[in-house]
Amino acid sequence: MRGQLKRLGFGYDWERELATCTPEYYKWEQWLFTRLFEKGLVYKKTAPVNWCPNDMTVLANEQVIDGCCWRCDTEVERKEIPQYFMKITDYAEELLRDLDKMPGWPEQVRTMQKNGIGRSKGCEVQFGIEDSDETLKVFTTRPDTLMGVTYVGVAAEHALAIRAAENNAELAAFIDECKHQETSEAAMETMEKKGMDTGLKAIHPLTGEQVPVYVANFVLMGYGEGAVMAVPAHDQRDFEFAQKYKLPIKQVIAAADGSEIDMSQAAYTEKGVLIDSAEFTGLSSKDAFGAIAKTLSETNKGRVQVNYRLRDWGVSRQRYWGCPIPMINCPTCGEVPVPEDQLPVVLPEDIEFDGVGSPIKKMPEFYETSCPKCGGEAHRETDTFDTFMESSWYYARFASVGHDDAMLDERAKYWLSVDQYVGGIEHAILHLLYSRFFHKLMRDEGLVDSDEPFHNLLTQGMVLKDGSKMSKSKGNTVDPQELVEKYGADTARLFMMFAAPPEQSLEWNDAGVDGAYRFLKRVWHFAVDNAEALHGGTYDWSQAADEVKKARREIHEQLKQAIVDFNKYQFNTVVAACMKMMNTLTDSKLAEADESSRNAVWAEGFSILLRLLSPIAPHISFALWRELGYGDDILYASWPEVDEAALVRDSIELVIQVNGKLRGRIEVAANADKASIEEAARTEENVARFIAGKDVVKVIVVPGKLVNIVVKG
RNA sequence: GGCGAUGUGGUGGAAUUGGUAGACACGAGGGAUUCAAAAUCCCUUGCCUUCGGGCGUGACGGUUCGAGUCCGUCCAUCGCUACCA
Repeated sequence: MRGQLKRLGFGYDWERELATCTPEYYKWEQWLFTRLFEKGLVYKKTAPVNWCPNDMTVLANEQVIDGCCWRCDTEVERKEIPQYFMKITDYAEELLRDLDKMPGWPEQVRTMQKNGIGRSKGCEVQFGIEDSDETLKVFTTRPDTLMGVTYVGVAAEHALAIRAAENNAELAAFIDECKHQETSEAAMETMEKKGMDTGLKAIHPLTGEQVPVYVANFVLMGYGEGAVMAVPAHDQRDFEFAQKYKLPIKQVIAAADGSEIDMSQAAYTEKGVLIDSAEFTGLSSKDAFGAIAKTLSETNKGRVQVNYRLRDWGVSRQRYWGCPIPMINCPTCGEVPVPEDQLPVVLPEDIEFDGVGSPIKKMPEFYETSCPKCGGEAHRETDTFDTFMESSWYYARFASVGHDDAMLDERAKYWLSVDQYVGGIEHAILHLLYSRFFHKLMRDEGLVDSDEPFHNLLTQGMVLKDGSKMSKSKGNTVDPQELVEKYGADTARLFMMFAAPPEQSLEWNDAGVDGAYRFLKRVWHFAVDNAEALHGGTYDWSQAADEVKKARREIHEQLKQAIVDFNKYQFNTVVAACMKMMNTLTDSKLAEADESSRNAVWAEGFSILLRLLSPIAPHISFALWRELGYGDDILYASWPEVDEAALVRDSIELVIQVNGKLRGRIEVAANADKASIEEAARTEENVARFIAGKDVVKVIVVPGKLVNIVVKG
């Protein structure tokens, strides 16, 4: 791998190489984790995982196929187990706000992050429970529809549901069924929406009316309060649920413009004007939000609340390979972080696999320990960290590599933020959000002094093979080694840069590599065949022949475009510009032009070409640059500059349209006035034919581009 | 289901701002060179055509003198969706 990267000519600083699976690296994320635990930014709670009862193992979402285990096809269960969470939600507001201060990130990624964080302003509303002192809290973004509530839904794991099921076998069975659902968001959203009446009655906080409490499989324990108020008239999911279970639908919002609403087929989810809502009737949705929130607040039945779609980051993995979570579970003291002087907790690698679960869970010599607080017998945590933990801060460690005394040293403050980060678009939300979170955590530890990790972001498209993303697990990867061996590194690089702009995904296909190879051969042969002529020197261009002036103009036009494209990281068109330059330089008319001016434009053009090409095909550019005596090392050559004087034209070609359709072309002086351009356009032979006998309504002249003659009749 | 993207010749793709659609290549066809081949060089190459021109950027509408580009609706494909890394 290292050899291959070197051979491709990448200029990495290998002294900074690090491996995130070494204890020297992961020690510091263990250290940070224990610090965060002490700050209250880490906590433990139960959360669901996909469990295969046959393999006795936890499955990743992608290992669950149609609700069954990928290996043994057993139906997967949802299991609640205790896991560690990091309070990313404490930073949700900042993570959202700072997105507006990141112009170096693609709009697309910022939008995805905004949606991922999913800030929503709403109300927490408390319902009473009939014949009970308990209250049921729900979160809603539409308190204006509160008067339209006809039932409430609770998650299967909700305390009320579990209690109600104690004396209700049917309900217990339904809750059990909910436990067999997959945990992925996609599965949750596409499954059939089901529910069951608990028999409990909730008391509406404003009217005091009783509404039924349903257990619903689509209500998530982990979001909001694990309960929802249902307004079938104004929420599509509630509407479908109400129709299915014959629950009442009560309209409380009318269209603001007074138009009729047909509610036989679908809910009316727009905002509007309240109707049939007691003292709130007649208010707009917006005003009702405030009014209802105020009433709830005054009666202690609710308050305005901001909620996020973003959930706290569950970092526990029941897998072997990974960084051990540096915690000790003590029967007396509870969760206790491993003291700093005992870090790192090293993952034992002399283990035996029996294929069932993580081996360290069966290794007393690993998990048996004493509590750092009370000294009593205790067990080490045997879960490992989510691997996103490692990838969330490696960029910072590059700046402090080799420093053994701390996670980061002063060098990190000097180098960060990263000027240019490059990563696949598939990481647009998770990896980039976690890295941003980590950066802020490290900042609050005083380790870095910037707010964001990556100043500029380029999101690469994916290279696909056989229509899907290349991945080691799918085995559809392509090794560039073959190309390098057959054609050399420069051809491989040029070909890959030429294939497509980097943001775009691309189906891998090496047809076309011959073209890249041919081009570099042409460059090489041109230099070798014309070595004497390419030495150049200064030249008075005003004396040059027309062919030479034209060639020079083209070269500088191509250079101008190439610089624009380079700045956009659009390397495919930079390569195209280089190819065009080569075509200009080898044009047969130019070859026959006066030798001294021709040699001058050859030398100037070729030196520009080599410098443009050097980041893409460094080896050939380096060799030819030195061979032709342009300088010692092309890496230290100045970047080529456009000579505006070379771009000046005496005459320009204009396109003539009639009613927007191309009908002719005219050559006019570059400084021609509008009237003479119009006259020339009208008299052009083909154009005249198309406007003959018609009324000219309008003539549009776009300077330097075209003339459009609008005719009628 | 939600969110984000993408859709242009046989193929990869190009088209700063709404202004000549198909740059630059690949492939294909024809020619030159060669005993022959490889390599190289030259020409042609969106579709249709009565050779005037007509059509054409996923589909259907709209705005505009002018739309690949802006707006609306729809279709298809890809990515992410919190335990793949």
